Amino acid sequence: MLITKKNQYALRAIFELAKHNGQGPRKISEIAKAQAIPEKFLEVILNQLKGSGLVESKRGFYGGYYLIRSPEKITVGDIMRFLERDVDPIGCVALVPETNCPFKGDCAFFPMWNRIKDAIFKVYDDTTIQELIDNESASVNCQ
Amino acid sequence: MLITKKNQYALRAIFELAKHNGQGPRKISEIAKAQAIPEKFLEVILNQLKGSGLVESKRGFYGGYYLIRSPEKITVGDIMRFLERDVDPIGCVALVPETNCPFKGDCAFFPMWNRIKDAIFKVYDDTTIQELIDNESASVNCQ
DNA sequence: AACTTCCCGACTATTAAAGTCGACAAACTT
DNA sequence: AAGTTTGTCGACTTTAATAGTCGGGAAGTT
Repeated sequence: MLITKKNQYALRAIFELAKHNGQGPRKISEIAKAQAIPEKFLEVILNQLKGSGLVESKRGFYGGYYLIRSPEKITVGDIMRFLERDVDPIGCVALVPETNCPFKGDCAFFPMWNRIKDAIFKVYDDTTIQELIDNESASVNCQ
Repeated sequence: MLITKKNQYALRAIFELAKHNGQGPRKISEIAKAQAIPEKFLEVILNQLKGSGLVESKRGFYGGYYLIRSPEKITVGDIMRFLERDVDPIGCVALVPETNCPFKGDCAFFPMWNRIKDAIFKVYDDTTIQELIDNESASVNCQ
């Protein structure tokens, strides 16, 4: 029961871009350092995120990644929904990875998994990247 | 982003016991067959569940497992919380498995993960095993 | 005593996630 | 134009957790 590191990294990467929004492209290496993400892995992730319509990139000396939508208009839900494409198509609800469920059409748990999914996405959809920035060090925290 | 099979099996096992509550012990092999769970694996799971105070077992010919709390008083939350002991102690919120998080005390995402966790457990705690039984074939379902 | 069922520790298998490598392509600098 | 910087891309390796198995033993039942 978890959020994958990849998804966490993706969120953090966009968060980092948002913090420096409007200051021109930000290099993978900078993002990686700032957000404690393995650089080569981040490369893969950011590249994938280009498909989401949230970020764009530029090569060369002054190259890097930048947002193409403003942080107030990007929700965590936008990002998670995009990433889930990898995981989703299979399971009942995308939360429960059941390839060929033996209970098709008569699963007592299905409605609950759906409610869980909805509850999660309600939070995701209600959280913008800008909010995360605004509340950053106003938070009580990990351990 | 998922619910482990083990947890799903645990839920189904208790669900199955609940369906036959009051009819004496139910054998591992019966539960396994009814709920499409690998028998040997189920052995491990049920044995572990004895620690939860929800089930008890009996050996010998008329042996098997049975509930020691009535299905209306068992919530999905009770079960999930118990199982999570394996996973939890480490991560920030038990949802996010971060052993030694580089953002301790200053994690912009922490409050959101907490809200997610709360949202999930609100559903879990609000769902009793008896309800699952009652709504069983009243449900629209998987694929 | 014979049989059935749970018990339990150790073991193996499988899979997804996590992370890496190296050659290449675009953009800028001088 | 040459050289440097940075993103691109596909294939690959590693890791760790989950999933599942085995076989002998212990407790009941008849």
